[in-house]
Amino acid sequence: MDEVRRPGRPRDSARHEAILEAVREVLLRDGYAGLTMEKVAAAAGVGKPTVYRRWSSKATLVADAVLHSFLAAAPEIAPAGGRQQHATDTGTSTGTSTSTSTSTSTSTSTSTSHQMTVWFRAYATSVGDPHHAAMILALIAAAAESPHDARNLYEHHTRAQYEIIVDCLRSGVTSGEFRADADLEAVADALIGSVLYQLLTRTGHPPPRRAEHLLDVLLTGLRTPDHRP
Amino acid sequence: MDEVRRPGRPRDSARHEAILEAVREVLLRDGYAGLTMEKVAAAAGVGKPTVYRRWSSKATLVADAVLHSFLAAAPEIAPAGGRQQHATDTGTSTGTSTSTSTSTSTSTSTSTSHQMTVWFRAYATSVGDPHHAAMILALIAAAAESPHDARNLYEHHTRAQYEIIVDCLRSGVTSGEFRADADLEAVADALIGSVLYQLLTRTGHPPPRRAEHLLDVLLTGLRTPDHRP
Amino acid sequence: MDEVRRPGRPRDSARHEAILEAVREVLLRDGYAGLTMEKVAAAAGVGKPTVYRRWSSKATLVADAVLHSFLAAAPEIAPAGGRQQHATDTGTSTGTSTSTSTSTSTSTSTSTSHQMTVWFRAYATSVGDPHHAAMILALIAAAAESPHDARNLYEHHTRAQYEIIVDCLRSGVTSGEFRADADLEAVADALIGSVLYQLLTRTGHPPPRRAEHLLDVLLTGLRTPDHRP
Amino acid sequence: MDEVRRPGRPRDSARHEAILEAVREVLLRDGYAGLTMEKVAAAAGVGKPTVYRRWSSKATLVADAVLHSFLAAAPEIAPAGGRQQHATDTGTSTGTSTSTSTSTSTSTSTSTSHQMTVWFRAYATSVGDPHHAAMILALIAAAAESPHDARNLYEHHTRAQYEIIVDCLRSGVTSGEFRADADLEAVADALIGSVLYQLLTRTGHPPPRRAEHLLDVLLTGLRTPDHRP
DNA sequence: GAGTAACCGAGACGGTACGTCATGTCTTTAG
DNA sequence: CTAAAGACATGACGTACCGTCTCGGTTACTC
Repeated sequence: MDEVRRPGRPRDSARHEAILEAVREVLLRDGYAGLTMEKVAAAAGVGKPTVYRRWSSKATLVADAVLHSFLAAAPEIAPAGGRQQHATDTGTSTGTSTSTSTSTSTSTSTSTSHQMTVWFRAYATSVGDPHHAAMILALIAAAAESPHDARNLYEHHTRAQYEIIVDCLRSGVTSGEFRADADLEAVADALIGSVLYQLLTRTGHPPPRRAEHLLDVLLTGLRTPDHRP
Repeated sequence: MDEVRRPGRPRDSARHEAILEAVREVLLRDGYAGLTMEKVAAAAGVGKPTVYRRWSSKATLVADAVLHSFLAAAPEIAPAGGRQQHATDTGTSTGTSTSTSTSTSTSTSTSTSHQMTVWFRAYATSVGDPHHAAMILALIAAAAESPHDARNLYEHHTRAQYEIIVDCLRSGVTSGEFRADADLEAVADALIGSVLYQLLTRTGHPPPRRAEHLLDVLLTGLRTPDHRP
Repeated sequence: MDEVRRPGRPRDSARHEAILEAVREVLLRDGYAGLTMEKVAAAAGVGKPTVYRRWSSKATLVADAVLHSFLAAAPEIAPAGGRQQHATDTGTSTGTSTSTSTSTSTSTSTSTSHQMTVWFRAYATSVGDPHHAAMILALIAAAAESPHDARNLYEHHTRAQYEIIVDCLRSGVTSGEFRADADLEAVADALIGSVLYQLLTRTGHPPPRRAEHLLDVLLTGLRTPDHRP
Repeated sequence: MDEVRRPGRPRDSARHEAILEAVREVLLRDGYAGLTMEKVAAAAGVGKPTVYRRWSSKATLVADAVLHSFLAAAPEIAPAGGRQQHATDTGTSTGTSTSTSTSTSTSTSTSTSHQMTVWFRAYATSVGDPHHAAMILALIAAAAESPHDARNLYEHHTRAQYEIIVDCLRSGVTSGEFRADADLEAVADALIGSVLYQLLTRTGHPPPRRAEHLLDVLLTGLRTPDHRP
């Protein structure tokens, strides 16, 4: 907020984006192992110190590049609604959620499952895209290679999205659609982890409709008895 | 099958194990990123060519080392029974499996859920061990870094264990405990993926009892209506 | 001529001399065969790339090191006079150069022979010194090992000295002391070649006074009849 | 002479020549620096230990290979006559060597210079041949690289030829053609050294007729006054 | 508008590790 | 005991990157 004005020539923000773009370019071509700071600098038309001045390690650089592009585009495929709506939804969804639902309540009674389905399908599809797959694999590699560096970044950058998912699930609980005692974060971990695991072990050959099938089991397990089919 | 005797001095199998042991030693000390072929060779008391003669890349070497130690020890924590029993179980589990399933009942009606619970708790605990965590992170790093190399190894080496889990689940279907239409592999992916995702993002600070909570939801989602509590 | 300033950090000229000095040090200790780029880099307190950045091969490096030290010091033992004087000598030496050449005479009649004698004795003595012998053997090894590399360097660096010798002989021709039809370069080759051949085949055990004896025959063969004793 | 019959399988003498031939083949293709024991063994269709069993170092192996081929063929270009004749010549050549020469004496009075000329021209020509040049360069490289190894070999293998030349010159002294006080070995060194020096510095571009020109000066310098033109 | 301070590109620097090759020894099977 | 084959420990090869530094030069704030 205070943003101290330091003396001297300010950093050129155009370089910033050029470097991140170069990272994504190299990542697609050579993968995480094949990415070097020198290649990135060269591809960005920038000197090495300019890169190091802004990112102290390959892991943080890659994390930034991936999260600012892929995940910055990903919110669009976050569960419809998310945080903001959840507040308003709270009041409307009564415990019973039977037939006496208003025009909006009918939608909410099923909408959480539906929202999750829509979101997860989009998420899984997105991860299936080779470009995105390369980005996520890079992120995984960065995290796995240097757990210390990556812990911060991972949590720091992905927390927002993660919480959107959990909030979405929570709105299902509030509406009575889901069991109140369910561990929603466990479900979120399973959803994301499942996709990442498939990415690691079956890149390029994802089993069809696996995402829907998993959701089917999970949502059934989450639902309160009177919401089950 | 008859193992043709090739000319020349045969490879010293003692080196093989020495190298794999050295990999695990270095992995624990320095992590995947800090592991170099030179360190491994030195730690194993072996020349670099002896390493390269057997493993062409860091990824395959690490994968072998991890899978031959951790996962060779892991089968002990596979779901009790597994393949063999699944055949015998088939006959015993009648569709009825009435309501009289007490806590001590050895009946099949709860055994699959129970087996899964026992296994998954052991699995999650095992992954929580720092030694094992380091090994698995290395495996993930290897797979993420060079998808091509790792795909073969991953699938090749982990398929057996993976199928044991799926078989266990399938015996639950056969016994009528689980829904026949469930995608068991999706469930297996979610279980394993969930643990790996937590390992990546929360190493050292695993949320307590998350594993049980996930299983709770999944098993509930899997059960046939008359098996639900 | 104006030395274009190239971009980037300029090369540190101190490293240059440090490396050449290291080469000479290693050469004395281990000989040409025992000299490795790694030893040189280590002895110079320098990274290997810094060596390779300046010299692409062991042969060129050794040639530079030897020629910039030994031969840079050697001009002092070039035939007294050399190029510059040769022009002035021309006028002084009259064709007659009568019989009155005593031992102390500064006359031109004996000066060329004398100059050659003084130079060649010094040259042979210099080559007899173990330090110099090691340097020259290294130069020979470099030249013999990679004829292509060495041709350039050899010709490039030794041409100056070689021509001083030939010029000295030529002044003897001009003064009438030597036959006009003699192949002076053949004589220079024989003088140098003779010493090198002895170095190769009798290192450490040079036959005494061989240099004088050779010169005796060669100068006699060069002299015009009325200059012969 | 005694040739103790040792137990076990005797060495296959065919390998010996195969290895030497392989050395020459590799030497022509890759030069001395590019010759390795492994290449030689492979080219000879032989195991490395078989090579090491017979030659303990690259230098000795190369020396043997070169001297047993090139120099074994070279004696044919030794000065006609050589040792044997020198004994018979002794008696015939009287000190005066004036006009009172017999039918054979006229021939001997000039034949030494002639013999030397014929030999040296052949020698220089032979060294000009690329195959021979490569061999001799290899020999020089071996000698320069490891003076210790090479001293023995050089002296050991080339002494015979060297003495033939000196003997030839000595017969010129005996016949009165050459000065009695000349250092014949100095002359031999100059002849051989001159050729080697040119080989080192001007491979492929030998100055024409340099050999004759050198001999001209040397023989003139060697001749007794009444033999001079 | 002159300082000044941080930026920029380029690239040299001391290092570390790479993956390959050659060394000379040793071990195996075969003759 | 020799032979071919080839594994072995060792160590140098020449290259690629690392992360830091030093250049000449630029750009923007501050006096």
